[in-house]
Amino acid sequence: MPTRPAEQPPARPLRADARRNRARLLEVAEAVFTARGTTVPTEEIAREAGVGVGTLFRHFPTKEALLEAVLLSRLDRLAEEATRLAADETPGDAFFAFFAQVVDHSSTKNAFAEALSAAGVDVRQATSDVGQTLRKALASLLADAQRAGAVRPDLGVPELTALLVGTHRMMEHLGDDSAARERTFAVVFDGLRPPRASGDPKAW
Amino acid sequence: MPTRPAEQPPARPLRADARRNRARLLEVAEAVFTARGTTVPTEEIAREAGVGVGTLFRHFPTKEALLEAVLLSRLDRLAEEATRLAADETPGDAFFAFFAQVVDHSSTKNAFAEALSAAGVDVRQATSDVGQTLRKALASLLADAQRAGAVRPDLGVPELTALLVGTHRMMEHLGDDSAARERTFAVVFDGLRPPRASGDPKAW
DNA sequence: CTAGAATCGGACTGGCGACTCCGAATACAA
DNA sequence: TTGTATTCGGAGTCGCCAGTCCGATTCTAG
Repeated sequence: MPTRPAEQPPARPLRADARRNRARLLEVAEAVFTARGTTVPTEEIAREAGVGVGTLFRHFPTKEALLEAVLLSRLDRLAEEATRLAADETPGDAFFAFFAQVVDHSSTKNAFAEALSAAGVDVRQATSDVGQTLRKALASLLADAQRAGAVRPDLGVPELTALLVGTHRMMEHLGDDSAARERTFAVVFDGLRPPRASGDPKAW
Repeated sequence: MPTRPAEQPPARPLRADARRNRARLLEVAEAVFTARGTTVPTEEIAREAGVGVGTLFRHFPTKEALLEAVLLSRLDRLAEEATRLAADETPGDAFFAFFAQVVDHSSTKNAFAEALSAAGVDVRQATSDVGQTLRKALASLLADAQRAGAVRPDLGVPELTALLVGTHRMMEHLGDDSAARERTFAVVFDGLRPPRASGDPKAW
């Protein structure tokens, strides 16, 4: 029926100021949400970005949409990082470096996921594009590390994700006590290593 | 100046219906918050408890106060459980059983802590009475398990708390996939055991 | 430079939810 | 049973915040 399937971004290339504003909004939103939680009034973000609420809502028709956009951009960066590490490091090092980095990222990726799903968004769906990429990157990071004997072989991506999220939360909980953070980290890392049993006495 | 320090519960023993209502509210609140998150309108809880909002707000002058009360009652039960296990089981078993139980408790203790601190409550303060008790129970559970060689010796109560909270979140994240839950659990549990090094080949 | 399309800004609206208030209902002491 | 202190109930208030609307402003094609 419709001449156009009704979902095509008409390829109209967004005016210069608009593009700028959109970018700025995303940037500011991430900072503000991270620093003060996802409950900050939308208006705050607009103000902080030097923009009217109207503008914000034109770019992101819903607070939820904004949240989602921020989340996606983060996941995107994570996927990149995973890929980069996989290329530059030893499988084991890459894996643990990535793990440490994700978990340290001093903030609230969790709160985002929560806010989203609380708002009734199907995160798995929303995440699917970028999420797919991330999941692939994670899968290969994990598989390589397992093949190299650095990580116990019985784990899959779902477990890894859970471990990332949960460990992240542990760090949040511990705040600044870096000694405690390290000890807690050690628990998880040690648990991630393959159980000593079969003979394969690597560096790990 | 004041004849009475202004903070004494005047020991007036609360009318029977009032006591009943209060209890019912706490019970219902825990169930509802757990099932549907801490954002449910206060009125919902009143209705579910078969009570007017007015009543609810007399007993708990603030939504936050209600949340806090629920949280405290939970912590209280946890402390009891810890003590019970410590008495009935082997140090190692007690520790791991407690850990598993806290973490499994299919719900949202986290969300509570979050909601509270988001609301600007000093959780450590609010928690201090019951929290003190809990912390003591945890401390002895942990110390015993460590003394028995079941748990690595470099952990303290803060680390343990973080591990509990974080692992809890992992389970939340994994939902119903019990196989994945177990594998993830295994990571943490293995990490909690003392690193194989010095000779002390116990059952653990 | 100019027309006119695209974008901006922020006052305004609507709805929701925490909390109040007070007449009605209830418990309990005497 | 009755008087009264206590508690209940829920309609109503108030503030907050997501999202709308449209005149003013800015961009850009020609």
